[in-house]
Amino acid sequence: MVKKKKVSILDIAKKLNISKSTVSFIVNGKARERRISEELTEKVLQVVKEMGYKPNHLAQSLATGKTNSIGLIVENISDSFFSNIASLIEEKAYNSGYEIIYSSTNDDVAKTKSLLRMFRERQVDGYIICPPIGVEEEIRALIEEGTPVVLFDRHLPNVAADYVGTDNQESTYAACDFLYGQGFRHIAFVTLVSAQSQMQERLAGYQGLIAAHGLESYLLEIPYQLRDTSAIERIGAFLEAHPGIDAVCFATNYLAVRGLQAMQRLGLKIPGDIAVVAFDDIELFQLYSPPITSVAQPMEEISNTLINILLQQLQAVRLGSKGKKVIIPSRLTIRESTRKVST
Amino acid sequence: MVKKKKVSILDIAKKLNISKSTVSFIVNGKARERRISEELTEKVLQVVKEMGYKPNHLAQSLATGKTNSIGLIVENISDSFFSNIASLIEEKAYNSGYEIIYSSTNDDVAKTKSLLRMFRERQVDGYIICPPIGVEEEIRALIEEGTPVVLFDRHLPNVAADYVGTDNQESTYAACDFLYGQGFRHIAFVTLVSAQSQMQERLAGYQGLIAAHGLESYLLEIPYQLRDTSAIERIGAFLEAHPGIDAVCFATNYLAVRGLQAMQRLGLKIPGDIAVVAFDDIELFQLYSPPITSVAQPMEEISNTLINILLQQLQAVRLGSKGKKVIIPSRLTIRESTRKVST
DNA sequence: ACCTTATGCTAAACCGGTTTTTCTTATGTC
DNA sequence: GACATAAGAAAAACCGGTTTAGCATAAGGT
Repeated sequence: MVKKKKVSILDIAKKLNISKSTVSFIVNGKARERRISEELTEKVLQVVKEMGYKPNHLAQSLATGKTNSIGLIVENISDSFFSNIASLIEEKAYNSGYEIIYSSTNDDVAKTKSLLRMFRERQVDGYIICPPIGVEEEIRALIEEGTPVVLFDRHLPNVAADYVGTDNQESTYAACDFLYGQGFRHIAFVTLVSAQSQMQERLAGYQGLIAAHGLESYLLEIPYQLRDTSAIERIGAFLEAHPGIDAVCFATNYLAVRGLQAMQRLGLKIPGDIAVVAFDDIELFQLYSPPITSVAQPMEEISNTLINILLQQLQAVRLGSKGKKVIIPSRLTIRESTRKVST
Repeated sequence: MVKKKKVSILDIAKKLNISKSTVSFIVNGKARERRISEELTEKVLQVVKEMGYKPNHLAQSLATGKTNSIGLIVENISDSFFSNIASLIEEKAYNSGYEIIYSSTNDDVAKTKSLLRMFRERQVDGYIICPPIGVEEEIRALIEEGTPVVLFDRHLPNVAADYVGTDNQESTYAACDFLYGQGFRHIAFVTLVSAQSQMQERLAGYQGLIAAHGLESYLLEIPYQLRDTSAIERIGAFLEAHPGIDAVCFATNYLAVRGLQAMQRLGLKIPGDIAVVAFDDIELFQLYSPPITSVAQPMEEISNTLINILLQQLQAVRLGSKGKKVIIPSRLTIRESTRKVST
């Protein structure tokens, strides 16, 4: 139970009566480059192995200024979309020698600021951020410092950061247009009260379709705080208040889940009484009865793009990010919930 | 775009023509204790604020040996169970000033060892680990070093680590017993080929019930590698091969999902043709049609217990963990899928 | 024989803090 | 007036590495 003292580079040096710089060079594979003899190199590596020397990462980071860690800031790690992204990013990062430090914002500005501060103090090498509105200053500051940053899911106006996201507006339009094509004419849109870019884009997609065909708009906006608790009642009340609605497009996966529960409670049959489309394809939608048509974001591609852009920035000779926006189109996965039932 | 130089403690000291130790004491609130004059204290804090000085966390960690970070090693962060635990733990940790570095093992021993090595080099202060079999040595080594460690979900034989888990055997027995009580007599158990403690315990729970009532055993064990890909076919074939089965207990949430898909394909009605119980309560089970009875692990309690035990170890004066096992009982959530249908 | 260059390694500064030790000066006590 | 003590702050060692500059010695060129 006694805390064994870890072997340091100095211990190795002393053991062989050489200087620690020599050990450092050898351990870092710079023996040849520094013209250190084969013989000594061998000996040092031998002792390193014997004594089980592992470099102290903190000391290394302090000296080099690189921590080999990436800060991943998501809205909520327990959300299927984010946990999948996290899983994919982690694997990629790990393969490139980076570790992930993650945290959930819950779209809380104060918490996010505090997280950014913590990450900054920890000197993470780069950031992958799903930003709430209100942290523009902080992110701009990071970028100006030359720190690699990529935003995803939503971007921030007036922040020239690299960004990876999906074609929210187009794919929402397409989803609603598909409903239209199936013959539905009273299409509702259930979304969050949110100024976030991705939500605004999705809303614009819906409104675009409404305008294009001169349909009546049925819009329900739910406050973020109520997305779990009372969303079911809200949606239920909304559907009861507008019995004419024959199809609903949900702007997020969790809203769709609440919506399905509301429909169950009201005894509405899908798609007979009402058709359903959801944004984000979660496992539930495939298994639900009936299976739910949804807009599937290509998570693997998004994750790959994110990590690639970040790694590129990390390697780059500080050119500063140019605010490159990469849009990865979503795919509409058509299932039973949008089948037109002959009346 | 020019990398602004961060202000260091030395910058502050120089500015005021004092020593950096004085600054350090003041910044760390030890001014009084170190008998530093009110006057100087004020001045220093003023300059600290003006220059926007933030201590370098790496340097602090190097000097103190504390990194204020916790390594969280789960099987797969994209699994709902683990991502929920992660989310809850992160929040708690954050409130105690700790950050989480996480990683998924995918039950790969080599990867886990490499992760443990990385975390160790990074000097994380403590570990929360869902361990695959095969890392006993490494974990024992951590504990012997005096590093705080808590295992969860499954424990390792011969590793005297603190552990938090659920009553796998009892709750599986209870789930199957509930099926028995509903009148089902041909109860199958679908599990993984796995020597992990939690899987063995669940299996034992099933076998206990079978033995208690002298029932016929229907056991299907699926290799971990096939849990996604071909599990549907496997389960389907199994059910077809044993048409007498009137109820199935699934040992994990994802096996249950595959099982439900298999049943869909075979056109089996739940619970009319076959009853279903699953381990772990995921959102899908509540919304599935019919809703699926499941064994719900109390995630919040598990997370709280985990972080509390770890924080306790972190504060403790190195007594070494005593291999305390905390078992938190699961709750059977009864839903439609296990209703006895009169024949 | 002398200068140059290559070889092989060491010394020392540095990264940015924490913490123990030491020093100076003022004050109080007998 | 001598001496102990306290106040206030500086100095220095340390954490464990990286990296630049430098110093011997040997080999090669003329």
